[in-house]
Amino acid sequence: MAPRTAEQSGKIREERRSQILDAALDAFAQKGFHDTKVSEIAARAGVSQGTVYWYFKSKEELFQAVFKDRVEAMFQPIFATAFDESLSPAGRILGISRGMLELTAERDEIVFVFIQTLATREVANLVTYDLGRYYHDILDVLTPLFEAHGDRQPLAVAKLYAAVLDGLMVRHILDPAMMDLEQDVAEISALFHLEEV
Amino acid sequence: MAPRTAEQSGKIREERRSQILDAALDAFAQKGFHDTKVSEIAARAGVSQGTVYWYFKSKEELFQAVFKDRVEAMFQPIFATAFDESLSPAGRILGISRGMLELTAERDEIVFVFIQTLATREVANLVTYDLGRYYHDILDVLTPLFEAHGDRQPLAVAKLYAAVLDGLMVRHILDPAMMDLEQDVAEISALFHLEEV
Amino acid sequence: MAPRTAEQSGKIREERRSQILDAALDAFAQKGFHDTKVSEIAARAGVSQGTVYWYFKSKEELFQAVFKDRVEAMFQPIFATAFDESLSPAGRILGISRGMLELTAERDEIVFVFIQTLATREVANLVTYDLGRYYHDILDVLTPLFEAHGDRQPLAVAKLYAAVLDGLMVRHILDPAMMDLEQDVAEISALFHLEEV
Amino acid sequence: MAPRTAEQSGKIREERRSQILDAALDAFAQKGFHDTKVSEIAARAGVSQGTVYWYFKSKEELFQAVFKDRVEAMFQPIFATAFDESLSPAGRILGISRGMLELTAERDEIVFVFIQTLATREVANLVTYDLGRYYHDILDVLTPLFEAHGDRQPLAVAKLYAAVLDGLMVRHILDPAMMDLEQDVAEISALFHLEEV
DNA sequence: CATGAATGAGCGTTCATTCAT
DNA sequence: TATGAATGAACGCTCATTCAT
Repeated sequence: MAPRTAEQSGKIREERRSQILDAALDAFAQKGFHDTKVSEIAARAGVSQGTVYWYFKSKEELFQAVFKDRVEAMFQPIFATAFDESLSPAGRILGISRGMLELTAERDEIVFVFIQTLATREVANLVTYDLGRYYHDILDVLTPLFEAHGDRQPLAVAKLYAAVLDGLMVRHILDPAMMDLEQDVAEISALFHLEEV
Repeated sequence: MAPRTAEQSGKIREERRSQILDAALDAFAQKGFHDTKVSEIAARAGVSQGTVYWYFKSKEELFQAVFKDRVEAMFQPIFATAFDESLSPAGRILGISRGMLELTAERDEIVFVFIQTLATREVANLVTYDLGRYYHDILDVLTPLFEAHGDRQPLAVAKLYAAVLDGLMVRHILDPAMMDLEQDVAEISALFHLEEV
Repeated sequence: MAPRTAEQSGKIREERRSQILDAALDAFAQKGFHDTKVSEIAARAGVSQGTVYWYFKSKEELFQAVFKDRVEAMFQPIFATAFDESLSPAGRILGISRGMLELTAERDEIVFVFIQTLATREVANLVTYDLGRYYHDILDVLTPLFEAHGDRQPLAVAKLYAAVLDGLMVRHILDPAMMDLEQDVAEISALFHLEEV
Repeated sequence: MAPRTAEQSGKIREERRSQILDAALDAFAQKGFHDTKVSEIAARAGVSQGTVYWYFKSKEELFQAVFKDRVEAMFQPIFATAFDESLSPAGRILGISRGMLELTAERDEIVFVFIQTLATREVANLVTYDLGRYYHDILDVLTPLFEAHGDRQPLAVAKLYAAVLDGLMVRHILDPAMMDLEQDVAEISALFHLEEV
């Protein structure tokens, strides 16, 4: 057989990497960073331990990659809502809520990895940094929207709004039964005066 | 010489235990459960490793004890505010916010241990259970207060109110500079229509 | 009350010591030297750990004391049979068998401590020495008896005789059901031509 | 380079395993189960501690493997004598004695590991079970031979015969000088009337 | 590229022994 | 005498990481 072309091999590389990331996301979400063994991730991904290290320099780097390539990626489209010009400011703000809660309901691994990150202060400093950035980003996005929506203290309100979302996400980890997507969105809408007229 | 009396020995026991719990709370809060070595806790407490094990069966049990004896104890007085008859319902509700945010500002170890607990799903099941209970307790306390305060959907509002507090606490971990106690309380007051007339 | 007389206090001392030895014998026999904790022995004896060390310098010394004061004591009367002038040589030889097998059946702890001793080569050197002495003693006792009984090679026969007893004792540890005191004695009697005419 | 073939890797596995078992047999025989450190076994085998655990789940499992793969294997050929059709029943019976005593003389580690096993009642249950099985096996082998040889009570005689062997083996541990292979076999032969005509 | 055997630093835990009372 | 709290050396075991193939 002819040797693989660079393109093919790049593709395979990408697939392997992806397999490992998926396995890692699941594993980290289920048991947390420290209680997940690299060997477990390898087994889940159907590769050897050595292979994991071929694609990622260390367990920590793998965790960071999970955060960057999987967790952040899931938030992207939600943030995008904020710039959807077909919606009113209120619609955009609510869209973010809906997106976050949907994500939480459907892929609570993501939330759990989030918590993991909060919980590993020193180990995953880089990620923690990213996390901090996320918290500021969301405010940067929300504040102008609340301003456009007519709020007097847009930053302060944005802060509370973001806090509500975080709080609901955390709560869902502890008691998934507690979430009722539509009702929760409606309540948020009422609390922040976002009802469509 | 005669052996110590039961009373003396009970007192010493209590003191040692307390030393160790304090040391453990600090250590866990600073580095998280897994990155804290039992030997570190012992050193901080000024006792030998063996002594830690004389008072606690395992590192995990020690963690649980920290949660029960320290973390929960800090929340007690805050919850008590809810039953302070000298206050209006709104005053009681706001009292809880103020208490939570003060605690967060002054003793963020407590919050961090909270997060730790969330992050150790499988390992510390007992604590996770207690955590779930905490989340229900706070709703049980808030709901009647919002009802008395005149809210139509007291449970739903309580849920959001609790979420805001959790969200703010988590956020404080990531960026302590972001909290402004008085302003935050004022904003919460406004959002939930709790201003004193 | 008047202070204890020296005699009284000596008596108490002796009783405590005896309690501890009994507890130790049981414990060592049940779990072996290494798997028995000093704290367990203390608990069984109803005293504190410190007290065990008041009476015995170390765990090892305690084990040796068990051997000397309990195990050897049980063999004494059996050996005495060898000098019972009311019996024929054959009767004396058989008496030793009967004594050994009875002891094995009734107090297999003794045998087990024996085995323990064999198994702890380096730890309990002194005891091992005693054990070796026991093996020579029994030959010293048996050989003249077999000689008196008319055997040509009394030492060699004594060696096999002693081996049979040891073998049966060991076997009893593994399968107590296998021993049938009367039948076993009868068989030994036949094999070594010790039947009374 | 390509990874090792399954065959190569299987071979290496077998060799390493064997190295470790050999080292463990020596170590356990010299110092007993509890006084042997895993690190010692590793050092003797010329591998790291981790490697020991790559091949055996625990120290205890390693001990059991020593028993199964080394101790039992040494007894195999001795038992085989019992089925050597070129020999008379008496010859076969004596062959077992000779085999056992030779083994004892040449490889007293084996006997010592045996004793070790007897001494670890609760810890190594599986091995203890095997040991019990061994005791029954040897009777199953000996009884028909004594029957063929003309004994009236073949089971009872077999029991004593086995006991003699065990006793001599144990005795050898305590005083190796006491064994004289040829003479001992001759004495056994005489006692059990096994002399070749 | 990929494997999985090998490594060894590191940690939780135990327990004989000591010691203040 | 007796207690039981305190000690700390020691050990089994884990697991991230490396490396020969």
